Amino acid sequence: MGALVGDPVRAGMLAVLMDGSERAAGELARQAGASPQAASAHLSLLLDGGLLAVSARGRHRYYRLRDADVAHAIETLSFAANLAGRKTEHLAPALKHARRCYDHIAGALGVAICDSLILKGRVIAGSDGFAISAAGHEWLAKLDLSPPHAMRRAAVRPCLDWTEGRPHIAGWLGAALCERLQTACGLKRNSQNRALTLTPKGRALLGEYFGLEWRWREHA
Amino acid sequence: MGALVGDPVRAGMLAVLMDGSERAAGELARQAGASPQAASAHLSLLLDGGLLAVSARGRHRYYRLRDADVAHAIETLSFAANLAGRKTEHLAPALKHARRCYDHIAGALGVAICDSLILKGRVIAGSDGFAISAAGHEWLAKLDLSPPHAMRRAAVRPCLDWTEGRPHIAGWLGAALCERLQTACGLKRNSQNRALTLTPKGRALLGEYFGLEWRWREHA
DNA sequence: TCTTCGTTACAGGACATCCTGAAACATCAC
DNA sequence: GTGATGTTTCAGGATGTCCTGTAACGAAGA
Repeated sequence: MGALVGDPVRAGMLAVLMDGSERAAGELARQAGASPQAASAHLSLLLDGGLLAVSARGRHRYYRLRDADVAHAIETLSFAANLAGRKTEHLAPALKHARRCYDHIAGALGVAICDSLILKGRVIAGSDGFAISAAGHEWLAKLDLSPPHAMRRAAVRPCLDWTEGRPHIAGWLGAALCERLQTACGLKRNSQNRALTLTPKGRALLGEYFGLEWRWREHA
Repeated sequence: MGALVGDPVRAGMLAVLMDGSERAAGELARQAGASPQAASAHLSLLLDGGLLAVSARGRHRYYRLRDADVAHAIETLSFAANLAGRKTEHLAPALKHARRCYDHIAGALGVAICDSLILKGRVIAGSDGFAISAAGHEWLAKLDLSPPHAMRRAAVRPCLDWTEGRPHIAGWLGAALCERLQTACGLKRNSQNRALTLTPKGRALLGEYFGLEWRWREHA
């Protein structure tokens, strides 16, 4: 298993897919800098390893992370590798600022949102994970974001942010917030990498939703 | 880096050293099931990789994890691999019950102690980690366990338990509690693996210190 | 239908990894 | 000093991984 993610080509593919998108085999090959044949072999390994899922449409085969659990595992793994290994200095600042982690927001922005939700008592941080408080449910209802009654995944879950070293919001809530900010044109996805760009409108929404005065600068 | 821990022999060595002990090269070779020459090569790699430290005494060379940070990274890594990979069914129940994680207590017991400390307000669980509360410092003083004034490592830190999937207590406090329970003969170390055995006296101390009625059974 | 494109499958060779055997070095016991 | 033990180093060979051809398969487009 460690060997699966240890290969640089496969690691690159997984990094690209960590935004929750699905990509064709050829595109993954280009992004990871490998030939189509080599990429196909790597993708087969990842598929057998249970990390990816695939769906064929037309003459393309689109690969994606199998589910949110796999994404969570990879994010945690990155954090652990980060602890023992190198620094994140070389990383694009945009990625450290805000990025997609499967289907929710990660990076400094994701952690800030998480902090706000806990500070305002909308999410309770227990030792066994997170939970949505009564006040939180009220707040969600006002935003027309009440969780569905039957839900397979956890309503809210902490996900260890590997650039910040602190949790951000995952689970249903994380996905819902991320989707809301995107449909409201507050966040724009970068099609090349996992980065998310905050629009002026998004800045206003952060204040409205979370009471955040968002000013980000990279601390050296 | 992923390749370092991916090799089964090296993984075995690291697993043995995760109890914070230091072991001679030959002993590690036996435990990992490798020849002395092969083991020496693996240990060199781990040393170069910054995961191990070594100290020569006599004709032995004793290897140990470099520091608590490395141990923390490996514990988190195990958790991540666990998330994506196989189950822990095959594990010795004693290890799931209580074990050393570098210098503090992990496993079901470690998580239970962590829960108790938070429930009683002695440790505050924030989104940015743990902290010792005023009440906690009072409680520690009564136990004659006040933290030293100048301390390099964090006073208390959550460490993701890879068998329980929830945090246990690490940092200075984790080490102090673990040492206290051992010197009071409440916990006995197994010299073969990382397991910790709870003595009757230890059971009493759990009640005295943490208000825990400790009865453990493996839940299938 | 025929061609083109995306993808996969199967050979081959290059390369790295891992182990074993022999040997050197250091320390301890006698 | 001599021998035994623990550890490392070096050379060799086996094994496995990874990549590049070449070729096959399927779907889309002319």
